Amino acid sequence: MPPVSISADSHPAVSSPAARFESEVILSNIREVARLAGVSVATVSRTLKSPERVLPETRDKVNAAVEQAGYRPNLMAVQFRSRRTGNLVILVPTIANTFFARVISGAQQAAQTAGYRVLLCDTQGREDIEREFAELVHNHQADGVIQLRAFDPFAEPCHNLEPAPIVNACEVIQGGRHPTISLDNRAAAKAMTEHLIGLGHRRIGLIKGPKSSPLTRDRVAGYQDALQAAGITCDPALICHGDFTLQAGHDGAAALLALSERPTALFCENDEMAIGALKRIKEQGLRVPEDISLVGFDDIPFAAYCDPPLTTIAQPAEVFGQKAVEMLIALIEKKPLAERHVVLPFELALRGSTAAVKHEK
Amino acid sequence: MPPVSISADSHPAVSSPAARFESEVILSNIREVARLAGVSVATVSRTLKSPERVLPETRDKVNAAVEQAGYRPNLMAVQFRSRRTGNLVILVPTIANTFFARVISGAQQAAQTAGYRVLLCDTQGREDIEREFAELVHNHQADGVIQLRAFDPFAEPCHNLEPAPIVNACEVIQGGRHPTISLDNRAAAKAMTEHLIGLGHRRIGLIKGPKSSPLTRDRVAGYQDALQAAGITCDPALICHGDFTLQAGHDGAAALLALSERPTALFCENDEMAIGALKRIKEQGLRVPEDISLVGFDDIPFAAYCDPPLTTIAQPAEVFGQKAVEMLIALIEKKPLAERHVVLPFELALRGSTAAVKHEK
DNA sequence: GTGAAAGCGCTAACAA
DNA sequence: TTGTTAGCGCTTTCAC
Repeated sequence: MPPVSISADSHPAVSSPAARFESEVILSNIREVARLAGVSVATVSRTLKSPERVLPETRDKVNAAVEQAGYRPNLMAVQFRSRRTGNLVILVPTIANTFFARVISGAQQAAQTAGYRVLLCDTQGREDIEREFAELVHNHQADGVIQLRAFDPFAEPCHNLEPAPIVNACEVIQGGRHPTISLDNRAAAKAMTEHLIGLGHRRIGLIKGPKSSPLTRDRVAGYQDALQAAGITCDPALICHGDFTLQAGHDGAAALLALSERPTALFCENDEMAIGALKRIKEQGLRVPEDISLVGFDDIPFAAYCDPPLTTIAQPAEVFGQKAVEMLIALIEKKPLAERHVVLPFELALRGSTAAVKHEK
Repeated sequence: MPPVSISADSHPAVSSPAARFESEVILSNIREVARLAGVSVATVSRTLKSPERVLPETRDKVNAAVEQAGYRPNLMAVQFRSRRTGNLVILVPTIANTFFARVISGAQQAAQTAGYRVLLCDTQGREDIEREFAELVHNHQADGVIQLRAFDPFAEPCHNLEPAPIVNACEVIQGGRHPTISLDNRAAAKAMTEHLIGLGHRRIGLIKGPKSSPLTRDRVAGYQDALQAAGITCDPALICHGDFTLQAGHDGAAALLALSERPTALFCENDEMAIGALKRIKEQGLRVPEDISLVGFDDIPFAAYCDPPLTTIAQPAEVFGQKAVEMLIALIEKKPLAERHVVLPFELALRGSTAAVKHEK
């Protein structure tokens, strides 16, 4: 029995078995096109994939039929058959972060150029959600994963599953098994702290990120490196925790400004917290930079629009995304990786929020 | 010939035909699990999909086999077969926008609850990219589309393609054919303008969004409504164009402040532009709100952290995303829609950037 | 250069 | 309750 008999009316597939048994209407498929063009399905497939292997006349016939049928290849079938989705998963701790937005933009660009698509997943930094989305690879919904946080969603080895292509960018796992793209956070924090020390600051407050973040660990280390190199004892009271939000910066500043021996400069581990801190400083009736210098990290667009404009550390955010995609695609396509651990350059963006320390008393 | 002969060693599928002919290793499939459990593939499928239709003992055997094989259903095959991807495409003009970030977050939440996934697409507001991503639906890569901009990516009717489920949120198409979730932008702008008029302002500058945006059209209309109701003639010189960026706000403010008859209040159609304008106002040595009142739109997190805190219009951003997803899923699953056009409430967030007009001279 | 046919992994009739 | 079987739409040998 021939499996499918396609009628010749204007709405061919509507009355096909598929349409009868499945809820959705199949409006045209490769068989329909083949019939219209008077060729085999194989020829249609070839015309679409490698036209050079088909006679020009045949090609024209097929293309006309494609047009006539309004044919769109069912990518679900294509991918199923060819075991390749063209999807890249990006795990973002939070989309509501201007820095990540730039990273994603760079990734999107690179993916599009390479013929891949980006599936963005806002994981809220939750490991369960990260694992779930990373599963998309094992489920054959995506070809690889880019993780922007220091957590390996494939940490628990799924015994006999093929290792999934994954690249770790921005906040990277220490000594991890996966390729990374990172900033030398330690050097950057050191450079910024040196800038403050150079302005005469000795009591420099630090508002950190969450304890668990290696990115924070590195930045703290850089801060301490600089202090040590300048012979300044690190006062633990000057360091407080935050979570990269505006509110955290506000709260952190409140705590540091309440110290009996107030810091003369404040280093926030990201710009959001610096902007939060700025508000608190002003609420206290203090001026930036006259009374207290303030610096951030990331150089988000708002940084330059603060009052005063925020001195911060500029990262090539888009490049993170771009590099991550390029490396991931190499991994997927099993091409050699030039480097497994890329370190991107930073730049101090010196603006108006820092000044020489005021001689008190 | 039996199509597949699975060997019994510890790495069964590695030596299967699939592994030999395709580049990727199939580590286990439903057939392998069925073999391991001593049941048919149908029983495995049932155990996974509707366990209640399988005997508990059988179920246990199958589950054990699933475990043993480290089996993950190939969702590509599942979706291909069942003609449903569980993916929702969200077209975002730009991810680097704090307002959209909140919308997306709400959408993500709702999608996850309903068992759908979100594919985020940063379209940069480009129609070609929007069309391309919207095509994912016709390609069977996604079940539906949420568009956050006033452009119909399916505008050109693809003759015999089934109409794709699409919901239009945030910036909606006038008289469009698709379900919408929007704010009453006109009423919101009117309310804000009335607030300014109530403070005694008569010359109120307006920094608009791009000409093409209906959202802008509505907000301008609301602004004019309020002026008219108060008997104030609308001076076209007080209206200038922007594109929702910090820079645009800065430039717009520069233009308006250079007028011989300077406005006493500035209404920016989003907070980013208001923050840009704020910077320009201060650069000019003017004070907000003493010399000039300033208001924005959206209530992004940074708004409350400005100096002074920005008076703005709060939108329930997350609800846009949530509602859009709920409506889209109803569309996809062909359930009835309670309303085709949802209008969400706004709220004036009155902060420190507005004050009664100063009596000049 | 083209066609016939096998089959990707899974689901869902239908039969037993 | 379970098994058998026919495909989903497409790609890809392998003949011709």
